Amino acid sequence: MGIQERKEREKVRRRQQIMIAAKRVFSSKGFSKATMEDIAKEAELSPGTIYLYFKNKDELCASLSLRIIQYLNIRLKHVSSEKDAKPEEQIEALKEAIYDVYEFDPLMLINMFHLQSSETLKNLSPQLLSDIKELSGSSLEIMAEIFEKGINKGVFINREPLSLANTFWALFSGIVLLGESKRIISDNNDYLESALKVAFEIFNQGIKRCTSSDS
Amino acid sequence: MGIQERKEREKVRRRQQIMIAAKRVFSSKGFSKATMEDIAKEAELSPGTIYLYFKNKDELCASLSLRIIQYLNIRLKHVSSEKDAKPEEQIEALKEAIYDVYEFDPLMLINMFHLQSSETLKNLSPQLLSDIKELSGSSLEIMAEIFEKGINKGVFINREPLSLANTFWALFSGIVLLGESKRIISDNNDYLESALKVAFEIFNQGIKRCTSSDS
Amino acid sequence: MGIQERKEREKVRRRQQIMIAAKRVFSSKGFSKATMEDIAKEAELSPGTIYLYFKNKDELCASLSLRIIQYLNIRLKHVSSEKDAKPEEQIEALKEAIYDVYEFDPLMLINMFHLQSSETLKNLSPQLLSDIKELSGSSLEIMAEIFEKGINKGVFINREPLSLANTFWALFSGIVLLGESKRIISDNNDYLESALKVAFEIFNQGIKRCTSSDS
Amino acid sequence: MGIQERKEREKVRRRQQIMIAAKRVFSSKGFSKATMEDIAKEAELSPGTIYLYFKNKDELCASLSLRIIQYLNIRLKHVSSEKDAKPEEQIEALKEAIYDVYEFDPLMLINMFHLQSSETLKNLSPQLLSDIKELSGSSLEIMAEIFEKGINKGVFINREPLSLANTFWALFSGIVLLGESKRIISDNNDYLESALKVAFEIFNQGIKRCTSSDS
DNA sequence: TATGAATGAGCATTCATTCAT
DNA sequence: CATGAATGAATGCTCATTCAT
Repeated sequence: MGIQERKEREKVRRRQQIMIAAKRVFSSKGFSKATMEDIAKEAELSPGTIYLYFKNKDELCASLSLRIIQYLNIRLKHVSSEKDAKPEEQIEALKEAIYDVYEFDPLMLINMFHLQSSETLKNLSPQLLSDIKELSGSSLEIMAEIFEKGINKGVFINREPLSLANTFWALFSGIVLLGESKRIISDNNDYLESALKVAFEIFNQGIKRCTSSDS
Repeated sequence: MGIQERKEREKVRRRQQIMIAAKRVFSSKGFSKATMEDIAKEAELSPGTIYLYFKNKDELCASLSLRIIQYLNIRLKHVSSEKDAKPEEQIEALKEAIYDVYEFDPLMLINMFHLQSSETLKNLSPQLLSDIKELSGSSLEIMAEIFEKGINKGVFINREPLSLANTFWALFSGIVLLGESKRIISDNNDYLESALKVAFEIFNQGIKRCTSSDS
Repeated sequence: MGIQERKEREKVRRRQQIMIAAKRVFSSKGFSKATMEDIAKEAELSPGTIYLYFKNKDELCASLSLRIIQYLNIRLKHVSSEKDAKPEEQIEALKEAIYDVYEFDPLMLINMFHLQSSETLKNLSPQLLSDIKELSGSSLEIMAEIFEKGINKGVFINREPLSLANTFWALFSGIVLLGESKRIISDNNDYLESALKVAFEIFNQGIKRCTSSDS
Repeated sequence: MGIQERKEREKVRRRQQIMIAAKRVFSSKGFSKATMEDIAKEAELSPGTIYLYFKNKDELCASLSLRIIQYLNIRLKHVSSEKDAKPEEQIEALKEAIYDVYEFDPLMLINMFHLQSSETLKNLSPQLLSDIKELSGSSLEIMAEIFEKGINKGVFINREPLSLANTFWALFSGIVLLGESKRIISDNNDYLESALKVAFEIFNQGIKRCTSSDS
């Protein structure tokens, strides 16, 4: 039993070792220019070994995405569980959580983007694919719950909570996306933080129930 | 001179013919799965001919991005030139313009994303690269001007106009990005339109100067 | 028209050039040890070029088989067309024809054997597969016709002609098969000719309608 | 000594266990598509263990061939030892013996065929190679003896006995070979039995000393 | 200019084999 | 003896790019 367990743990450690290496290589070379050999070298393993832990390159990439979404999900659940917090405070916590996720891996969105090609999706194991679907859905739902609370308390405008969650998430994604492109095209590295701040202020303002005179 | 000119025009026409074909192929297969032969066939040309008009595959892709930004720029300039319009009307026109751009090529953002890989950027000619930088900057500035007008007239909140423009653009990009992923992961095809509507409503609300009691 | 034709001819020539090279390489290394690069080198072409003319390695191999069967078919048709010949003479011609085929390519049977793996068959284009089926069937039928004539004239025993054809063909195949193995395992190189002679004598004797005692 | 012996016996058992598993896997997947891991799984062993009993994959395959030939040899010796039987009866017993061998493992000939590649042969241990040579030779000799008896008794035609044996064996091999290919190419599964029957009738007829007319 | 056949470097993936445990 | 994780060389195949015509 103890041996079984140790082996299982060792296996998980290896997967992580590979994923960390892959993250580094994808970050520096981009997904398509990164070769499995690059990743193997970075992980100080042989190419064959990677295939013991991941079905193929696409699945390795998707596993990275999944890991990010898992992390996001955990953070969101934590935010949602703080029942006593005021809606405004929860939104604030939400922002912080998402920002942490971004810092945990700025390539998150780029990786998630590689799921776009239906050819890529076909290569994924059904298990992995459904995990990704489920967790993505779950994350949005948790965000929606937070907004719902605010609506019920009369703090936020009366809108479909899921729509607010979508907008919130899209705004964040968009800022990060734009940040990436500014970083590369315009060599502008410190755009992100201030842009996020402004964006979220506008969002906050936009969902707040103005206590008088507004359409 | 006349001959020179005719030749030049012919050359431009060919470039467009190729770019249209490339757009179609990239749309249906994704950038990395699309081959130069696919594009050549779609353009009813031979692969070699494409290289007479584009240095390489990356440059062809970047040219597509450039084309989109050019189109966006033209539309934005047009909106900006309507000096008599009220700020709210101009924002509305802005939304329509951007939405048109999106409809002109939904893959725009995805294509622009392919500029992320620094390896890809190295392959671009300096000319093309600086064109892209300049036009992107110009587009944001035009949007900023529109917001500035609204601020000056006391209709919008008092914020750095470029920040508002960034947020506006990011929100739009994020919604489209999210839409792509929903379309693929969740088989949800009609998310986009309603999501955009809600998102822009929130944005509108967020930048509007509430006439009384709120921060 | 002339250009089209010349190109078509050039294409056929290339295919042959590759098939000849492949035959040589398969002969000396065996199918599975032979690499596409080996074949490319032998053909003085690059690996990529081979794939312009053959879908994959399996299809290249199968094309070799098809070529043999085509040659066999032509020879058999020729034998069958000699309407005036006596049955015994036709059998004799048959033997010669088959022997020529063998000399044309001793690996024939070995190649045909590679069609055994159903995985291999799945890789073949339907066209190629049906060609092989059809020609194989046709060859046996032609042989059957020849035997039928002999039966009708009362020279051969009264047996289902297709069975005689099968036996004739199997006997030949078996001898060649055995010859190959003797050549390799026993370093016995001159087995084949005499073995074929004896085998066919026995066959002849076996199908002849004995009218009286003979040695 | 007793322990030594037990160990030896255990070793032999293991070899057989592996060979049985290998036979199954080769049968269902073909030699080249079958992996050592497939075989290990089928044998409920680990890949490494197989290498304790067989030098490499080629040698494992060759051992299978050897095993078939051994089985054939035993059956042939048994037939040959029935000194009192008439030649015709012995031929009949011969046919049955060979047919049993075929049923014991239809892939026999296909396996034996894999010895064709000289590259494969180079990988075999000299011991194994000479075993195969010797047993093959011995089998043919035993068959030859049986035919010799028939010739001496004036029942069979006066021919080099080894040639008759070769022809007999080749006919059998050819029919099986043809059967395999029909099974695969033409989806014709019940060809074999009737084809063997006809073939052997013709052979019988062919080697019999005709004393007078018959059908 | 246009062609498209040819190229050949490049890569994902496999699998026989080894060896530390 | 047995294991099975790790290896890494080997290979089929792709496709951006070139160049003789």
